[in-house]
Amino acid sequence: MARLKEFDEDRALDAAVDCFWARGYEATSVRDLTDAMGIGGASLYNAYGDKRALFARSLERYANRSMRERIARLEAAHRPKEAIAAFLAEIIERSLKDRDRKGCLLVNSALDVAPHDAAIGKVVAGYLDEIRAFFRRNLDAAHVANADEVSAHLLGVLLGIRVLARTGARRKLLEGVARPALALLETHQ
Amino acid sequence: MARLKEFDEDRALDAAVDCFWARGYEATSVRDLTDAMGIGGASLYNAYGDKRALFARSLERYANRSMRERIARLEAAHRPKEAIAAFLAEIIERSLKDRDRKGCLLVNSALDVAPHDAAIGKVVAGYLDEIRAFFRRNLDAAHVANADEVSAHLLGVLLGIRVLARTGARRKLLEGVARPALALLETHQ
DNA sequence: CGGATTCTGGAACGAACGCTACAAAATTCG
DNA sequence: CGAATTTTGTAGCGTTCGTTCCAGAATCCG
Repeated sequence: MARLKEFDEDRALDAAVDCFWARGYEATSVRDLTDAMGIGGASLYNAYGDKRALFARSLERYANRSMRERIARLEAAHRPKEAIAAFLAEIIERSLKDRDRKGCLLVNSALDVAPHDAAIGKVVAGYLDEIRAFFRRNLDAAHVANADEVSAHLLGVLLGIRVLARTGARRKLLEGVARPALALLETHQ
Repeated sequence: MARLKEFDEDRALDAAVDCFWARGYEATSVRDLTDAMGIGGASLYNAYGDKRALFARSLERYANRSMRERIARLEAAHRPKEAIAAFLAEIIERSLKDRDRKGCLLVNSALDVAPHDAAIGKVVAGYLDEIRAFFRRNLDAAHVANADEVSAHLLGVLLGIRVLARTGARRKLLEGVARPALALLETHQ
């Protein structure tokens, strides 16, 4: 063996997530990252490869800690229809509380880097499809009609809320976006 | 008077729009712009100010030529409900034909630059609200119930479609997002 | 302890960034 | 034709970019 790392890789990765989340991929410099992560440039390249690889790791960590955690938590605590409603409500609350309008790293990446990087684009599309699958699963369980289309619709509504939130939309607008979608949950087979 | 410009300002502006549209604000360099516009750097700074001012002009031109043109054209050619349906259908068709996934400059800017630039953020929010007003106007004319919320909902759905299109979504998904929203047009007062 | 291996800070790389300075070229007016 | 004014190409400004190199520090195995 040899010398041990002096920093916690996961903790540093969390700092990298915050950087990419707040500023986007292009606008985040390697120096921004090393400063926030509290490590030197050599350590960053030694531990993660390069900026792009670090971004891919950050994306994965964000998906695990934000999206998948939320899905698991809501699905465990609520019945199907309530889980969907709670998901949208939680996103709206977080968006309104989000003073610096970071939005969602997945959505930001979908517009920022996905179109210019096929590999990362596929990863992002896969994460978004996990959200759609969550909707689909719970729509089926609640015997909602047209679950296939409605799950796509709910994903679209979610993404729309995220975009509007980044332009500083108010609560009334965001809830207006969501409410007609929630009404669909009452259309049973 | 003095020496005349050797280039067409509007034509050059169209080239700038294409650059920002395809690559985003940060990822577009001044050299990318001068190359695409066919002018030297001095001419660019002389005619438009700086990169940010050129972006603001590009945004305005895009809004006039893409969004407002579409709204005026569809509103002139269709009855209210058909105008809304045609708007969504046209966005889906364009998104599917858009091989390099440029999406919509307004939506891209809403995530890319709006959160980091308050002035441009307000401009983008204003353009998005013009789209919502188009929905609202036509919902009212068609006596659709809950026009206020439904107009917000349609805007959200539109933005969601734009985001999904940038990750390479297929026709079935995009139409699935739109269809439940279109069904709302049949809920009369 | 000594050799092997890995991690770290600091300096520096070439390239690209947004932008400006400057002088030559082009135009209008007297 | 000049004087005045604006546009143009070129060159270069200082800064920052992502990345690499390297010597030294730290750790494990024998």
